[in-house]
Amino acid sequence: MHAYRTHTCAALNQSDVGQSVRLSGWVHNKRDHGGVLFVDLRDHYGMTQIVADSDSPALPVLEKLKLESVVTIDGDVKARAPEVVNPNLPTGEIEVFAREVTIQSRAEELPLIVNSAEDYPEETRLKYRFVDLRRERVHNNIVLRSQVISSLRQRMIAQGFNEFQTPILGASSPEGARDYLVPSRLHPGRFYALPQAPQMFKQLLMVAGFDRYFQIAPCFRDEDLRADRSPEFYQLDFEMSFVTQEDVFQAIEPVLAGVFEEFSGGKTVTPAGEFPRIPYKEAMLKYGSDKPDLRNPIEISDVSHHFTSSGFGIFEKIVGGGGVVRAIPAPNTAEKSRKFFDEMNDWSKKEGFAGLGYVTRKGGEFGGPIAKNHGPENMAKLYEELGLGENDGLFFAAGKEKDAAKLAGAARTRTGEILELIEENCFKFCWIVDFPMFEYDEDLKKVDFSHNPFSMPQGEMDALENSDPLDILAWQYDIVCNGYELSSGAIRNHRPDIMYKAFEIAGYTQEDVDANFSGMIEAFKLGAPPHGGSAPGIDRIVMLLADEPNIREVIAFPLNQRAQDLMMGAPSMVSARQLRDVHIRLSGEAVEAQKEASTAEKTDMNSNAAERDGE
RNA sequence: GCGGGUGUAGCUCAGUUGGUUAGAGUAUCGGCCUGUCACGCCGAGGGUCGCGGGUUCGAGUCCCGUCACUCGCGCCA
Repeated sequence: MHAYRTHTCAALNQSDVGQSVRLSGWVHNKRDHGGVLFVDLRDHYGMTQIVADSDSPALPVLEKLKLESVVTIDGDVKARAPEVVNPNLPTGEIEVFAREVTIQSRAEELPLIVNSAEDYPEETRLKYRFVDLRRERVHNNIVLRSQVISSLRQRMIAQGFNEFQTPILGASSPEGARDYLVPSRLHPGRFYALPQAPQMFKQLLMVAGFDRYFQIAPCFRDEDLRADRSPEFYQLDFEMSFVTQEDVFQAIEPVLAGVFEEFSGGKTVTPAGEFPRIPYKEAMLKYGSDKPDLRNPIEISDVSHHFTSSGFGIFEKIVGGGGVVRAIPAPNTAEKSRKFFDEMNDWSKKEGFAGLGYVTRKGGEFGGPIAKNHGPENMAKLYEELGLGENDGLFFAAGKEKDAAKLAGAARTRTGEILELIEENCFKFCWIVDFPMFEYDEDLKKVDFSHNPFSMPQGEMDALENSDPLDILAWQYDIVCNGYELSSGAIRNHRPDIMYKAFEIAGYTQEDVDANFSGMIEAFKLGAPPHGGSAPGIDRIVMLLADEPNIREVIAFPLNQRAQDLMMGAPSMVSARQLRDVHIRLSGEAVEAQKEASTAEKTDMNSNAAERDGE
């Protein structure tokens, strides 16, 4: 007989009755009736009820054992009487009568309870993540993640993509996010940077002639966190040679749609080949965002032209000064109180916006200060143009175009949520395309790249030479699903002459480009195929499929919101010797911070030890 | 860096207008219990009310500061 088990805890059923078996697992729960004891024995696969009565030598042992201890049970499979069958358990028709028990590992008192759905503070969960990961929901999330990654791999390989690894210790490059740096021991004063993405390497793989590359690529960005943003994350990074934007779309849509259909649990998914393509400019107008949630039916309209002359002076002034007015419908809000509209305005101010105007409409009757000043006839005209009904309210976001669009977008989301208009049980994909190549940087008072400097401008050299830079679009595209940016990609600029020209427009000389991107420029001078790709974020994909609001719920060992590993204690202090090795001397400020942290930690550890010792 | 929320027993939470010894559930420990599956019943231990100031006869409660966690803004091509 195997040392630990003949079956897993999900394996036994009616057909095994009468067998002698050996099971191993965690003591998930106990129900002690004095003369008879029930133990739910749990492993990765499932749960089996163990029974011991006064005839069994296992009874006194199991009685004393704390939950989450690990045991091996020798026993006999018995059919449960019909009235005590548990229909909620796959093994619910049987139970194992324990003849013997071996304690493999004795658990002490637990910081969190595995057999409960109760929510624990994230701090506790992360500190004891190995316990937290035993809990059903997170355990399932991590398994789902594994399955999603496996499916993505298979789908990419089936399409002729080859998986390659790229370096983790790379060179820092000036643009983009803040790098995580690794000091070099062999080269005093020099640093490696962890990849923000294997961008350059995948392009170089195309130059090297590999044609179709992908990788489940770890990426690192030293920026502040969000619910959907971790400093280390994974992308399905891919790149293809001799392709147009259309080819990239056709390659990745079936992969994403396929994976979502496979794991969505019955939710509908935008079919491959039918992802809507929304130009950036249209997205900013209609949704006030470059990552619109298409489950929300509300669409924003520009109504500036209605207010060029209006009794409502504020809007007239804004439009006269080059600003815009955007309208966000609030359908069927005739029954909503004034409080609803006022609270939206309060909310917008709290969010740091200028404020949200509104018009109410009840049975065709307009209400609110804007309607009063603008006049009912003018309002009716506006409503007709927007196709709004007799009981639809309307919010207004006014100001500089960028600010108004952003406010309108936030208001659209909030209105959709409050009015419960967000369609459930679906994944709605879209492409955002035609991103502008350049934008005017108000702070630096100059034209700069608006996205990725290595994207090919639409119209290529001709556009760069003959168009207003701010009108030039890029072959740059995002995939968005339910309001989350899943992926960013581009057809790359593989032509050194066009590259130099693009950088020139953004105010960089040829020397600047050579100094910072020499590797890639050199490569492009030695025979480079046209190429492009993208990189869907795996954590976000799993987060959506697991229906979790937070990326940490689908990462086995996530960093917390301040980028710390509460379990292992990263980032940690290192010895003076280690610092010497890598030629690093700490600033006075850093030493001071260390001292403070050190004192705090010692106190903390002492108190923990005292608790354990029962003081 | 800025703003919001939270912080009371190991854990989840309650705690009235500022007023006696800060409560409940759960976990832990002890006792009882032969069909439970969130088993049940009886009992016990367990508190720096995040921390530091202040106001007050009196602060978990009010004020100021600070820390931690979290959500958002900035940031993230």
